[in-house]
Amino acid sequence: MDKQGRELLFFHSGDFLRQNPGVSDHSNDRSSDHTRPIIKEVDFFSTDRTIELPGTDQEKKITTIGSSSLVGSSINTGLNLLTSSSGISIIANIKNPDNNELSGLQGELERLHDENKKLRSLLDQITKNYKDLQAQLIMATQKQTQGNRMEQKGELNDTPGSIMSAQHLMDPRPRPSVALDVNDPSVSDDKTQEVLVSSTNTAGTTSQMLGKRASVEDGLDQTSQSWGSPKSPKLEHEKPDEQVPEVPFRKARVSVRARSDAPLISDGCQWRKYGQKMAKGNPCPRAYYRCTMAVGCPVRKQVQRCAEDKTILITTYEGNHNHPLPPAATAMASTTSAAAAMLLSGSTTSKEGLSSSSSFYPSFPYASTMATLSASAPFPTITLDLTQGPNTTMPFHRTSPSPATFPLPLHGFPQLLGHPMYASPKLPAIPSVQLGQRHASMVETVTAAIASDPNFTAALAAAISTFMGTPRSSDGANNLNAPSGIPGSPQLPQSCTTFSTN
DNA sequence: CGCGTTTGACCGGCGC
DNA sequence: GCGCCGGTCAAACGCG
Repeated sequence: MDKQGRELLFFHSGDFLRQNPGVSDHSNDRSSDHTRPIIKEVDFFSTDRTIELPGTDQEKKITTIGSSSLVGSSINTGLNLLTSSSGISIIANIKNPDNNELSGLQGELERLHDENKKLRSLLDQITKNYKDLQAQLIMATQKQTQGNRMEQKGELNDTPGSIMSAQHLMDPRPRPSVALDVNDPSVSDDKTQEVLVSSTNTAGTTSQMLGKRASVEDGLDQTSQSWGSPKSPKLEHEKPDEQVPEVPFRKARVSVRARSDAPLISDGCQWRKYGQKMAKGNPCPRAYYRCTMAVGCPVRKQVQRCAEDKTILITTYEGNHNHPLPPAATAMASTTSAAAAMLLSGSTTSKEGLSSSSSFYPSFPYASTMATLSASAPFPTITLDLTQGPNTTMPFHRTSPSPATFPLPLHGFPQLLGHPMYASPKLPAIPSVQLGQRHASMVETVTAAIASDPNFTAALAAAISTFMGTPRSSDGANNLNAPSGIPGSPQLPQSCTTFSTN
């Protein structure tokens, strides 16, 4: 079996791993760090974080303040940082004895503010366009589904399996509420994102991205989680006329790769181990967990160490939660679900569409995040790689000047967009992903302006991260199992707080 | 005693 | 049809 065939890797910003001694290489210096607490479980979304900027300049390194520094997990859109001036006000409060510098700083701030406004308007427009396209896609797909069903009913029932499988491959599983959301012009971005994920039946956990939607999603998820039981799909196969068809891509997965000594990563959910197997080709056993936060929650995950590098922990998620998630879990869930959404969206387009995923960041030279898609049978997999450095570029990443046609709900990538890398002066590169190279130039302008002043960069970074972390400051769930409060602690997966400037 | 983990057995899919 | 393999089940076990 060639399960590596179509693997989508997000070579996420791993500079926090690279630059934090004892993080990426903590397995090597363990003997010298006797005071370091043992990480029982890695918390991806710990509230206490140290932002460390790439580069050697001390000025690029920022240590944020306590829990308020939480950046990545506090963002739903990852772009909202532009909507508030609180961060700027914080910057303005930075003590600077030099009035000239202060005025210059304020000038830069104003400039940045203007650019932010522009970017925001661009983002709004893009979002609106995206929602329109989304709605059209859903409606078109539903029409196709209905057509397929009519065609199927017109045929003999001797080959229901093939028809259904082909149909389901493109069938977003019509959900009345979903359709309503899609057609609702007042639908929020988050809802749109959710609609996408639901309509493509992602294996992610998007339904939990918004707790307010959990109650609505419960019933739907209950029906969509047939994959949770290995026998359920068969039952559905036996009932081709069932209202709820077999879930397409029910096996789609989202993997998270991170360097860790911990046996688990803390994603905010409660898991119960139900099995362990020795996987072929890997000396490390693979552990199987299922979510126990709610009875019957179909979400499962596999945890296994990388055979090549045992410091890398690979966590693979499957399914949608059918219950509300704590904020900390929502953070991870949103990340994985967004990745799954992207994966599955691409799967519904074409293989080219999948490969074009690398063009997510066509003008994002500092993005170490890389997408590699694994759509090998029987289920596609998307991997969020948190182990790679910021400058890690792979040939795959370089090759794809093709326009980004991947129907990616970027605004539904709170973790990715919320990544301080995006929240940093490089943030404008996010819309550039959607806009293409052309708008990236403006982004570059902002970036260059800000990057020209390391002090300003540092101050802005701290301010933004402080501001963005505020909404989540009460998120106690992030502290689960994590020694996050230790300064300089090699808390591993802190990619969400990695601040990238240049 | 309850809950979670461990671990061998079992099942189904897939390739030969 | 057979064997391999991934995934799951469930009884046994351990811990608080």
